[in-house]
Amino acid sequence: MARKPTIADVAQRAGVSRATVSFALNDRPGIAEETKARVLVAAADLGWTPSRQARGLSLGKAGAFGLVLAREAEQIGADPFFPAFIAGVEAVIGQRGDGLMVHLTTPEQEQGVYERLAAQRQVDGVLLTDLRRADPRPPLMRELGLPAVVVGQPEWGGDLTAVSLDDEPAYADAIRRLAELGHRRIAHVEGPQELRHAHRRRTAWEQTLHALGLPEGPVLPGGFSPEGGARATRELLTLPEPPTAIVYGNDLAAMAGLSVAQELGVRVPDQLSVVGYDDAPLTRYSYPPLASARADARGWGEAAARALDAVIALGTAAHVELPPAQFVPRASIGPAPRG
Amino acid sequence: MARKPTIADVAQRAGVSRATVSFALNDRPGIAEETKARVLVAAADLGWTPSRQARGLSLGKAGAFGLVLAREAEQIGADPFFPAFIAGVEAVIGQRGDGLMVHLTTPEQEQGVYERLAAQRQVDGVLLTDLRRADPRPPLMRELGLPAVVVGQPEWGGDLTAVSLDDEPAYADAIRRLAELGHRRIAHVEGPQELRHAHRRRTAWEQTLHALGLPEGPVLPGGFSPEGGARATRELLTLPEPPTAIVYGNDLAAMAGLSVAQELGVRVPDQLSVVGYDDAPLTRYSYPPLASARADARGWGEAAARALDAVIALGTAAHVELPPAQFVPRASIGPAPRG
DNA sequence: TCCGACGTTCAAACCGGTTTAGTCGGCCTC
DNA sequence: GAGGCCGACTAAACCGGTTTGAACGTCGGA
Repeated sequence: MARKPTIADVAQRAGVSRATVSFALNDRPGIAEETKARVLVAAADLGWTPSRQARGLSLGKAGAFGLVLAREAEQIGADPFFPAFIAGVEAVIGQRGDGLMVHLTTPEQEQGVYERLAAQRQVDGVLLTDLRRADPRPPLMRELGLPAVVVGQPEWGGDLTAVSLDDEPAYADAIRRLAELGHRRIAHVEGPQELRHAHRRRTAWEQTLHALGLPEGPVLPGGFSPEGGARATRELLTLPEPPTAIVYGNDLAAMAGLSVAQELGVRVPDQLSVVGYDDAPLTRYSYPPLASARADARGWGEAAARALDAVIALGTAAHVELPPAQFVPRASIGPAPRG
Repeated sequence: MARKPTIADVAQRAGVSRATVSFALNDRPGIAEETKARVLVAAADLGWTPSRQARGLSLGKAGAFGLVLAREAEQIGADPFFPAFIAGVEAVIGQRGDGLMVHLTTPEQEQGVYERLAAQRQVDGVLLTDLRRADPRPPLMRELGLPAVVVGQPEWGGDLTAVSLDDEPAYADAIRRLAELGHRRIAHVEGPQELRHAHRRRTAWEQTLHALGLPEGPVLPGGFSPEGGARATRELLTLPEPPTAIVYGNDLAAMAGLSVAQELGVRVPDQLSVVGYDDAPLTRYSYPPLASARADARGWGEAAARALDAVIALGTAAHVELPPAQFVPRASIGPAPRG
């Protein structure tokens, strides 16, 4: 395996200096067309591509974005958001040869990971997802001088640029639809309220019920997990006056809820309507197919990558607002049972 | 935001040369204890950490592994394997400050991504997953001189080091169990046969049936997707003589199969037994809970990272064999219906 | 004929580390 | 007291790029 060619090899082969090779490659003015062509041919002959390491060192760029996920691997695995989001990011930064550093860690070690990323200049910037209440990361980013973009609502990120996709309308639509179908006892199985989007979904549920003049049904924690969703559902369905509809914080909890209903002999949607969130691949193929809400995670990733580009280049950028999530009605909702 | 400190700042503050700082930091002999302490204090005072870029350039290391996934984002999203696998890799390489570059791409662009990774020396090595029949990647890795480890069986990787976790025993166990329960018409809904592990599962199914002296039931393609699983199940259950048990290539297809069975009024497990593969988080909470097979994806990631370390350091490494996947019986299997 | 401007190219410095090949002073030995 | 050795430290080269400042040849204009 021959040593990888360097810019010096190319320079020698083209009979020019290293500087000229660099200029030719980067389309700088002041290089004769004929010379540039010769350099490019030499580079192609040798199969030379500039080393990202060396280039980064000179330019002061890492050529990578960071994404730190401080969740249980199991939870991430069930979440259709991340792969699509990552694919979107990749579509933007991959074209120019940049990459995405994914770090899966625990909440305790999260801060250390960001500090390392910043101190070692391993990435040019980071994407912040899963924002929590009193999230320490926005101030930390400022302290570390690490460019960052918040994937979520603008008010979550302090003065950081946010790329937001509103999930309230989908929730409101779902609940309005349930109300139209005659439901009056609509429960909510919420995600961890520590997570801002989970909290936001709960708030959307409350506000929509108020706006419709409906009473707030019971709320139980579901933790965005199948375990939590199952437990909460079991509890709700054994209440003296069980709800006729349950809106879950995500699909995972909702799918588990469907199973529990079935186990308890509660027919969906005849006796119970169920709504999830995320439009996971399986929702269309549950029985009955699960009504959910679809967000364009891939587009979100693309927008976030572009916003981070701008933040890195200019120091700041305007918030970006994407089209809101869409309610996707399916057979898991139906008319409220006659009371 | 002050300029980030460099090794020169630390050297000046400690009153030594840059070389001494480097030696002190890397625990090289030939530095007085007192001096080393002074350097470390100075580094701590300034909050200095060596730049990974510069360090990498000198050492000829990138400080990152690459993972290229050439699948649909939607499919990856539903697969519990990757997050756990990535978490395992991270656990090994994160300790020393290295990272994992994840590239989500399409099969067409896959080769280009590897070429770029190699040419630009963005990563020190790559982990190859989802091996296909006649996979072009093992020879490509050799051609590119890119250290690599195959996540799968040794015979899949040519002369590359493989880290394998056998899924055959779990399959064999599942089928044996079904046979014990009296099943004689056991169908298989296979994954894309292009994928070696999908093919391997199908082969395991065949071989086990032979070993037990049972006839091969029908085999239908399920594509590892809920769509495919649903379609195949519908077809199987409407046969003149439908199978009494179906073994799926993965959980996603199996979950969709469960729903179809229900939709068609086929009771599981009374009339039909169902087995999946992967032990996705939802399987425990489907109705009925889905029998599946569990593999230690996290441990697989750890082992793969360690093996890649060895390959990078020594040029080659011995194959690693992990404990096989385990069959996880659950309520979705039961005695064969009386014929 | 001489000068300045211009287009082209290159030598050298730089990015921030690591590493090699010394230098320096002190101690031991003969 | 000279020579040799050793431990502690440093100057300088190196990794592979980019960028600055200057040099060079050519041409047009005075």
